[in-house]
Amino acid sequence: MNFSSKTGRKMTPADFMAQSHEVARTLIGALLLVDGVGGRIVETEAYDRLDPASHSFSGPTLRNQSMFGPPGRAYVYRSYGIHWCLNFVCREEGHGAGVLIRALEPLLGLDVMRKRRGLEDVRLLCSGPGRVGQALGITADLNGRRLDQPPFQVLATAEPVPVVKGPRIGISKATEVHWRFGLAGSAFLSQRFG
DNA sequence: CGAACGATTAGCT
DNA sequence: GCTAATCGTTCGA
Repeated sequence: MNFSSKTGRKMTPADFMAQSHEVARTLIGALLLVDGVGGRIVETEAYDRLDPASHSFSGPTLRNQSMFGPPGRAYVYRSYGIHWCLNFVCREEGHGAGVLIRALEPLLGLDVMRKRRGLEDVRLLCSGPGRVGQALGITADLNGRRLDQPPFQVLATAEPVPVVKGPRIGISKATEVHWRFGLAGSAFLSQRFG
């Protein structure tokens, strides 16, 4: 296998026991695979229990219950009735914090992702949270699943990478909170950073 | 029970 | 840049 970035050790639940914005920054450059398909994480956003823009802000509900479960697991939700979006649950159990995976640099399983997405352009395979969900085959049955067990693989970056940050995308509340993180200069971001 | 609203995307002007 | 698509969740009456 030819990774274009160096891959580090497997991430465990302990890696997710931290503030969501710290985890979101740490995840930039990590490798994310689902059944061997995926790539390097180049864009994330953090959401927190005390954050009006977060699904967890108003407390546990049927939809967000995995956000209040153990860290190091997936929180999957349906967006706009159309898209599946993937989050990594973090901080301590019961807190309701998570990190939205917004974009990947596609590295493995390109043909699978092209078929699922119905297009060729690598730049459009995983450049957006809904696109990531479609390309990786994310569905509700991955909700609450551990990130350190199949079908997930999450490997931390071996070396530090340059990270940029800015306001989160597509929200109407807490727009002043700069909890969107990206790999500096990446061609695979969903949008440019201001 | 009805209505409004999304942590979005694709397609068209 | 603008808007339709599409449906589960949330909130007010």
